[in-house]
Amino acid sequence: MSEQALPKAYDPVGVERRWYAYWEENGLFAAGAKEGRSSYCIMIPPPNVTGTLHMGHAFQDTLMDALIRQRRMRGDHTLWQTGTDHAGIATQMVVERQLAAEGKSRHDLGREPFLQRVWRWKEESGGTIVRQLRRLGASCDWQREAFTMDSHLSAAVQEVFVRLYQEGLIYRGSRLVNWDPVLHTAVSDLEVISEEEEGSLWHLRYPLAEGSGYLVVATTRPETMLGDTAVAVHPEDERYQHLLGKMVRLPLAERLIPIIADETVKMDFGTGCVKITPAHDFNDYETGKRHHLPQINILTIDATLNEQVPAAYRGLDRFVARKRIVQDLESLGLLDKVVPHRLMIPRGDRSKAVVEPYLTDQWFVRAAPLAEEAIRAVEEGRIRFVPDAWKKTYYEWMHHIQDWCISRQIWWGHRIPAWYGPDGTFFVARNEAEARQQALAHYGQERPLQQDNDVLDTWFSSALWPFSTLGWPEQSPELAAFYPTDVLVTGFDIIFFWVARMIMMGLKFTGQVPFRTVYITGLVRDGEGNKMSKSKGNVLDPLDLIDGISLEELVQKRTRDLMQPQLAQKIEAATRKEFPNGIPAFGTDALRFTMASLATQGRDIKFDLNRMEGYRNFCNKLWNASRFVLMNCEGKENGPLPVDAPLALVDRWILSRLQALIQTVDDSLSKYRFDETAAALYHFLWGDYCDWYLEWVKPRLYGQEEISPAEQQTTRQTMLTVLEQALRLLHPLMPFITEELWQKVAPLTGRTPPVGSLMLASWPQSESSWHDPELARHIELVQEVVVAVRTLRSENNIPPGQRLPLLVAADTATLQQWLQPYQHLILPLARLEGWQVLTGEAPAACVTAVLPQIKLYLPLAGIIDPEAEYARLSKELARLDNELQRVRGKLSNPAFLANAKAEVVAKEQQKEQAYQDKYLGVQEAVQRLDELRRKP
RNA sequence: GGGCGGGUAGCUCAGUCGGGAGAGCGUCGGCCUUACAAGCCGAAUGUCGCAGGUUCGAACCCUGUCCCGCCCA
Repeated sequence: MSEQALPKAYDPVGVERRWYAYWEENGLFAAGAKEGRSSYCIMIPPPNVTGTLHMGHAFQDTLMDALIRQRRMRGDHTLWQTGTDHAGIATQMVVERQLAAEGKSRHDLGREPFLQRVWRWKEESGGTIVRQLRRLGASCDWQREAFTMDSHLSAAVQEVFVRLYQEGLIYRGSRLVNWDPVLHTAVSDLEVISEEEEGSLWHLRYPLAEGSGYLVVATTRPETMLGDTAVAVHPEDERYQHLLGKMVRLPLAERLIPIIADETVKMDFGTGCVKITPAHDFNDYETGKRHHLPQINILTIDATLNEQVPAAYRGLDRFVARKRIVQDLESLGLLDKVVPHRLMIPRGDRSKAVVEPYLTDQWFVRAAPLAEEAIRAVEEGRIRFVPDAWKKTYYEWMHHIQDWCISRQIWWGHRIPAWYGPDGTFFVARNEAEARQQALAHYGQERPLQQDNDVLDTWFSSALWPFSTLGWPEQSPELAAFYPTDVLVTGFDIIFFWVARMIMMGLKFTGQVPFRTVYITGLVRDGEGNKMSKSKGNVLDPLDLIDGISLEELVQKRTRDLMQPQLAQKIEAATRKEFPNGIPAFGTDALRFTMASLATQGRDIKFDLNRMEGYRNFCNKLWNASRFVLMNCEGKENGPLPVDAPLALVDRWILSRLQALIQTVDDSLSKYRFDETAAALYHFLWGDYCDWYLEWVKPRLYGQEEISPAEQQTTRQTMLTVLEQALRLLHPLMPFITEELWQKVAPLTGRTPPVGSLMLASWPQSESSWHDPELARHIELVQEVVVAVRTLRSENNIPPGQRLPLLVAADTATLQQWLQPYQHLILPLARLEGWQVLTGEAPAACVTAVLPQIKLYLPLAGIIDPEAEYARLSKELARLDNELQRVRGKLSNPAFLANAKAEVVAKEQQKEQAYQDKYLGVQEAVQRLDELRRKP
């Protein structure tokens, strides 16, 4: 270690790289077994393997790391399980886009070559996000890094699939699903985003089969009329009673379809008469089943019209067909009217294409039976949501859970472990050999088998993450040690996608909950409260906040590869306005501390760069405070603080404050109140330690106070001890700067750390013998006196260098108790040359501050402006009068005295006394000034 | 339509058990005081969305209402 003084400002770059490498190389993140220790485990929500780190990750990973680091220091056997997700659709889309740029499709390559290409892309870009995670200081166990398509995780997927199938909880069936016509795959209802868009409501006339007249049906998707198999009205609708059971002639298709009655029809919507298209609408599908209506699928996988429709419309895209059909109906006189209508349009969350309800064969998980136990686990408190309110969201979804469509018609993912015989019989098995055995038993002879072409929804494998990463289905030691895990930290947006499914699968396959607590974070938004998105151009990259970025680079980054290039100009302008100088490098610790500070419960966070700057400054403050301590201690006798050390008042005080800090940090972290943790550390270090304590010890260190060398040493020991412990407490939030400083500070406290890192130093424990609440109250008063004098100086423009005498009026007891013992703390900080007890009248030309039981006077003949001082004190007097009246109002109210708790009444009485003291003191000063200003 | 969350200083947000409205940033004034100008010292700033109710007492509990956001249908 170099003996050179620290540089004047904290420079995070080198420190971060050096320490992270050191930690990782020395295996400090590893979850090595420790006998007799309780274990603590967090599963990282696995990010998309080919993705990049965004603010949401930075936020959540900071909190996870803080929890893990604290528990590690407490001596727990900790595992932060890390890894990535194969992100089926998203990753496949990226590679298909690359292929498209070469003018090829995945079908041109074929399945195996295509998959090889995806694996190659995964190898190439898969390192990005885990490298970025390291830059955040994440102390996850990299040796255990998992990927959802690793062989042992894939084995777990197969095992789960087979067992669920065998229990009848997975089935294959032809059902209406959400079909993405661009990606050519089914997606689950969660992957469909419905938003309100402008549309129309077309009123169509369907002629009655017998006689004349027609029924008018209203629809938002007229092209689906070609698949209609009925028209429905409400059974009690008077208007249509006579038509029930009759037929209408479906225009264009020229089919006869029945008029049926169904309770679900809303009489007051449109004409009260609706078309029923069982193969292309979820409600109609149910209606169709109730009435045994045929299902006519009129679409291809591209959402063009198929051979089920009249020749004129075949091969047309659905929206082209819509126009054509409306035109044709109009020319037949069958278009009643068109009214503008806002409606919910469902779009695929990846492709953004309008999703169609589409009849296909898919695999489903029967979710309701799994949900029952999962609901109970939360009801019984085996799993706790923080904030608690989120459990309502969870229940709401779980109680209305739908079967989960788990098959996807893509290639990148876990291929469904089902093999088909020539006649379509399928065999679900752990591998092909097992399937062959089943087939042999079934057919009585060898038959060729073909594996299902589809893969599983990515969330299927993610649902197993908490136990598959620990080695399940093997009963591994890791599973025994770390499962159930402790806390899951994630966003509310994936409660359904992931949290609920992990709970269901965890309970089903391990019989235990996957985690005891779910801590739900808010969403990180931009400064204006908008969601960060590439298309809005308001994305901040956590790495750019750490390393800084020039304006030009930032503009480039935000406008590159836009889906809608026409937005580039707007984005550029907004970016130039918001960051005229780019973004300075703040360092990882500042980012992490900002994230923690903003982590208030149950709220989205607007990311505030100014706040981050403030915490960068906090890093620097801490750096310089440590620099000061080191400068004053290095090369001197220091060592540990002995139990019987001759502690000075300020030493006892700061030690007492430290105990309160330890309790607050422990308490707030256990409640996941990271904002409180951050605030407590900030105020302790910047306020108590720097602003007061270090200022108070200066005269002692500089020999300006008459103290022995032993007493000086005690002060150095205290100064070091408090800083050393504060660094430990701060380490979970700011790992880098604390490690760098601790390495220099800790040795001076006489500690020879058992390991060369703060990461494994013990977590501070509150020491009851150092608690001293009474002293804390005394020092508070001392601080009040100092601030009062400083205010007087400031208000009267007295130069800081000018030392003044102070006159004090107070009773003897107060003087002896409060002022005498503490004068050495007051005089230097208030920049006073000394103080005298005032007996008799105060001098005419002086300024006054009044505290309860103490009056302070600064004689300032020739300096003060009597008018200004008179105005200031008059205002103060009015304020006190106001307070006094309020308190007296309360105390003269018999109802208050009768009902309020005794301590509340006592408190009010003390207040009255204090206000009155001050009032009288200020009144006296006002009168004196009034006389003074009247004199010429 | 159903449900949830929010509305507190110019901005971003805390506010525990109902009992003196807080922090950071910003603003204003004064300071290069030998750790730190990324700093130090001081100051100003509130219709706690609105209206009722409960209570001796309401930012906090209850009812209604307005606005904003989200989720579900």
